[in-house]
Amino acid sequence: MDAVYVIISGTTAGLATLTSLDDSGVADPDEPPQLLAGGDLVEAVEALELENPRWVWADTATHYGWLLARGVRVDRCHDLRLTRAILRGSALSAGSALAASPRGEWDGPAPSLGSDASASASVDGQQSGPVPFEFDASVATRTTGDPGADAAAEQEALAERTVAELALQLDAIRSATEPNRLRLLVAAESAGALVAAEMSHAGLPWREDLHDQLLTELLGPRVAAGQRPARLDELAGAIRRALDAPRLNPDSPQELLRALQGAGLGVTTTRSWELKGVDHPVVAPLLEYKKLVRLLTANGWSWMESWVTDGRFFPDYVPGGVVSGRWATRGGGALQLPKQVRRAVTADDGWSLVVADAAQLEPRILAGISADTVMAEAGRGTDLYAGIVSSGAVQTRAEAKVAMLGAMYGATSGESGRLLPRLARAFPTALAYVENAARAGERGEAVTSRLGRSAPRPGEQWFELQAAAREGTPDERLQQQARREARDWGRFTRNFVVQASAADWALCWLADLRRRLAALAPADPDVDALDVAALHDGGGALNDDGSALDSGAVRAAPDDDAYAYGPRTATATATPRPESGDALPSAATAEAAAPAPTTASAEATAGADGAADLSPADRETARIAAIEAEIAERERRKAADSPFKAADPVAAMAARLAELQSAGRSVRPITTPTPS
DNA sequence: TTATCATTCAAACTCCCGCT
DNA sequence: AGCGGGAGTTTGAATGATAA
Repeated sequence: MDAVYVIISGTTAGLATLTSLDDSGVADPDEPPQLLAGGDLVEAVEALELENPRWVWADTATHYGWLLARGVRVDRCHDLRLTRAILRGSALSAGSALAASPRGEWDGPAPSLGSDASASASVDGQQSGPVPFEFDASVATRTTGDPGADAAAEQEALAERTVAELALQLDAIRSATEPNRLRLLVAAESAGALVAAEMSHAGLPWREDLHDQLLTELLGPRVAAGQRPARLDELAGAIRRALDAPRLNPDSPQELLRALQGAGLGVTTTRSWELKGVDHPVVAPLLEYKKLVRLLTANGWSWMESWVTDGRFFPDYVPGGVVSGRWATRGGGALQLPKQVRRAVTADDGWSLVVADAAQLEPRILAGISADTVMAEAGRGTDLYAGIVSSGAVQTRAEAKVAMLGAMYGATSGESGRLLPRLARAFPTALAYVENAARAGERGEAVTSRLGRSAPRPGEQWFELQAAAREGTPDERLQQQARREARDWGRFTRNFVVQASAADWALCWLADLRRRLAALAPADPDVDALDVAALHDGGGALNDDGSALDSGAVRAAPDDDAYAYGPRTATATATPRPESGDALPSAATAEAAAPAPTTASAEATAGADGAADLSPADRETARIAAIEAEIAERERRKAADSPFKAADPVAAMAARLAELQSAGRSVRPITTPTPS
């Protein structure tokens, strides 16, 4: 029985109505809704979860956050807000009643916990437990004006509205032109929301001591807020001397620009790239000053104080925060941790962080959605750009990359504009696809991702401007503006089809990874959590030493401290329930286990054993063979240590886990602070 | 191309006071 | 009461940096 349960938050923290529905969203008359609170609610959810229902709620972050804080994990959900946003915008469900309905309580982002409350909630709320069901409080006060009045009736009304909303959404999916695509997208989006909540809950391991050490090395010892650390003070002095401006405040762009011009430098901005082209003693200290100020203000001690608690960084992920379906973050800048400070991200003892870099995701997605088989063939190896070079379209890998990005971003000028025609000759199908998307955007039409997420349409003013231009307004300036805005929108839609489809893929990947990690639940009761950091696409993943991981479908750093890269998101934590799984899947373990010693090394050993019987020349040959074998063996080990290169992160993780356990290493669960 | 973030700086606004 | 400062606060744009 594929039951769908609706959980509706109540007017006070932890109060909810559970309504049982069938798979088409119809309430079961024999099972009346239950109003539950606190521990009863937790127990009921746990009991129902055994039937693997799909939980339906207004907002995953609040509802699931509350459950996670109480140690409850669920497998599936339907996030009403995220789903509504997709369905309202999608061209595939444009004819639905939902698309035509007025904006209401389910539209827009979840009412955040209030700007001040959300700030504190994301800092301490994450680990201090109760995340109140704020959403309902706001609904209650809005609808009755009196939160205390007749809470039960209020609950019931809310439950009915929620059931009605689900019905509206299911109908929009059923009646869509491509219901299966939308169904998958909606499920993936909701699964992504679960992942985000789990990641926000678990946090990313963060070594505060390493971070502090790094800051002290670069900036000098910590000083009070508002003070310049020693190193910055030195540099500021050097800048003032070089410009002969003793009272200059280098933090003020205006003052700085005046001082630079006063010293005879012909610069028009204080941007780094412009300064780099100038030969003057001030340039070196100024560039270093800017770099360090950036570090101090963006990821310095005050950042650490507000975002890192008890060795964990708790970013606030916002699924669906970007129109293309990518996630955003609220505060903490989790999407752009500078390479400098990444070494503070270090796995807890006994744990591994795994890097999975979906290299060159977007061009590969483009090959897929446009069904450009020639381009797909070029991407058959690990490096799509190298494949493009060998296809003969361009000379170097760098050119391939620039040209490819230009095709997806709509570049017309510069290097990539110059290379574009060659790319278009080599891969006409793919290029025509993005070109069509751009043309549609210029006409103000909707474009849609592979699974059905549509780009927003331009505003009314845009259409008015275009209409005016079409009717031949004599105003030349207006004509130009219309053309420019049309091109801008076309560039947006050109990029959207690729980026949003990549986000579709990433969500599906995340959902699959989450599920398979859950199925990995080890028999060892000490192990009930696996930590996976999953981040962005594209090159430049991070390595222990800060070096970028280059191409290669998926790979891992060779030691315990690796990181995982996936879609444009951040840290995923799957927390399988100990009782839900058996021992590690043996097939997966076998698949990822280190292969038997190579024949090369076996032969080398044999050769060394028999060396005494050989002539000096043969001995020399054997010695060289042995050295070669040793190199081969070393490389093989290296490859074996990067099991994810092999293709299956989950299997590799299972193997790694088994290895750690058999070696008697303590494999302890992630300690997420428990609610009081 | 998408995003985020901190900082500076000027404009806009609020509030109070003294003067007419 | 009404008006015009001036001080203080708020807001929003610009700037320049980061990530992919």
